[in-house]
Amino acid sequence: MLTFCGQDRCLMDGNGRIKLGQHWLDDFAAACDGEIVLHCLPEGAVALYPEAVYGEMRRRELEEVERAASSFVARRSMRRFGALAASERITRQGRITIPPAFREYAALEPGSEVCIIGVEIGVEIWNAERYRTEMMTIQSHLLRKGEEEMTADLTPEREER
Amino acid sequence: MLTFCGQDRCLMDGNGRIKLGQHWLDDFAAACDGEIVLHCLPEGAVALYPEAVYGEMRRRELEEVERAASSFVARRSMRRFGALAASERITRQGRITIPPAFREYAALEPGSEVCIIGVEIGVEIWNAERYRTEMMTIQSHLLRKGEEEMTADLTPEREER
DNA sequence: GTTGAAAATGGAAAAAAATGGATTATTTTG
DNA sequence: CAAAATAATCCATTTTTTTCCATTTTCAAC
Repeated sequence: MLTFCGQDRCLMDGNGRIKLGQHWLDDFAAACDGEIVLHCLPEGAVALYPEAVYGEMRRRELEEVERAASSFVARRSMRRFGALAASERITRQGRITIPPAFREYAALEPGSEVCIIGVEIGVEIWNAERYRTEMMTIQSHLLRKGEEEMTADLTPEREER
Repeated sequence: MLTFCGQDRCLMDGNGRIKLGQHWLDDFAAACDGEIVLHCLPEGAVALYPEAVYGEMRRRELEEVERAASSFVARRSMRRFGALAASERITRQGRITIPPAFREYAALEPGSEVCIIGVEIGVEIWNAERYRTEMMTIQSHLLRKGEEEMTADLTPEREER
């Protein structure tokens, strides 16, 4: 059985809360007992990861920063991850509250329709319009890649110099 | 559970005091029992670190300075950290007072709105407008990185030389 | 040293916001 | 078409935030 796959649409209520569908709840219950991390992605959406998943991501990132470390870079990395991540718990009735700053970041208006997108390791909450654009970006990128693949198949392989 | 993560907005009162939200208070209580160090960052904000965290940062910085030591560099490092750091204690009702000189440094007007930003090892107090600019800097840097990643994905892999 | 003014501090009350639950409406399924 | 399940709205309660006030402390002048 696939976990964290599929997509939903639902309304964010007047207080910035989202009710997750039953299958998401099951996935989160299995993965982390409801302890999740909200994280704002550069793409302009809010990701919901099981705590352990986020911890692993963050660990890798930290290694990278240390390699490149100057104090400005290090502070900015911590600032971004600190400011744009938060622990939360799914409530007994399957709701999570998106903090006001995160709502603003991801253009999630209370009362508006949002997309809940499974991303295999968690879910993402998208502004509906932004999500449409994102999917078009992915699609056209793939098509372009396909074209290049076909071209490469025509061109005989040779040593690069 | 993540510590020192998330962000808040609140008003600095007429006497230059800030009320920290409950989750920050819990984090500080766990880390240092309320004994904190205020420190002005080059970015133009005031950081609040648990005493031990600041001590460790300072120790590392000093080692670095000594390795490169000329007396000018060493004196200036000590001058900067001496002048721009101060011990304080969170009051029983969860408030801290920002000293006037630090307020001026970070453009924190009494009566104005400030941002409280989690940075994983402590929090930072920002002038709201400055924070917006800082986050835009970080965001556009990341977006540029993303674009380059996507371009690289299109270009067929080849040996680097 | 004493008195007065100003500022800082601590606390409490009022206002606002967030939370949890329950009811109502809608959709889905048999 | 009916029943069940799901989703959305509403409301009461609790918590948090903000404002205000009283007390203490500090500094300065007499």
